Amino acid sequence: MTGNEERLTRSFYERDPLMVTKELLGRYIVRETGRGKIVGKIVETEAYIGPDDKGSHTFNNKKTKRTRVQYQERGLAYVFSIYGKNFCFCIVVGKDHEPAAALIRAVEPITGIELMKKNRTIKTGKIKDLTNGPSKFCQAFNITAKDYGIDLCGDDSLYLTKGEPADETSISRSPRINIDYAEEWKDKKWRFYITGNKFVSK
DNA sequence: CGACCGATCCTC
DNA sequence: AGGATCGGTCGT
Repeated sequence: MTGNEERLTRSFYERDPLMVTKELLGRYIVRETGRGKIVGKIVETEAYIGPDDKGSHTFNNKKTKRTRVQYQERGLAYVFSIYGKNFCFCIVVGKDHEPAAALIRAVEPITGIELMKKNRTIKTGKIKDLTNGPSKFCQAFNITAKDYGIDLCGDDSLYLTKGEPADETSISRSPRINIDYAEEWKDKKWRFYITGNKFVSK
């Protein structure tokens, strides 16, 4: 495996949410399984920043069973279900205990491609389709509700490493996807991706 | 307790 | 372009 294998520490996540979300690009996310290791390079992220952001689940400091982890320690996993069968994976980020999350929208498969194929329901031969969307990535890495709230700085089965941080010059940004309800907040360019990387979602 | 709906995926 | 699908959320 290429890339720096040191873990990202909690202090990495305890900073400005937009900065952290951008600097997640190029980092590696690792899932240890009984059958081996699954590794992906993060190539697309989005920032959701309560309490002002109408696109965020924590808009207006909304506290529910689902969002409670966003008010806890930085570096925890915020996993939620969407459209019945699908999950999305975020990392709790930001200063103090202000609610904010960085959504992982796509990764580039690095290690364990056969395991990813096995985990995905769709059996396409194309590597590109394994992880190029937030819920496709969760499927490939077997991330489900059971992973809600786990500490990515301390857990042995799911964590992030320093990897190959993306150059500032290779990063693009755009409005976030599928938040038409967010009114004036939907146009904020809080989606970050590695320019030209073919594993970015469509 | 019931109604609504989504940080999406997949097939048509 | 449209259907699937179900837990979280909220109003009653």
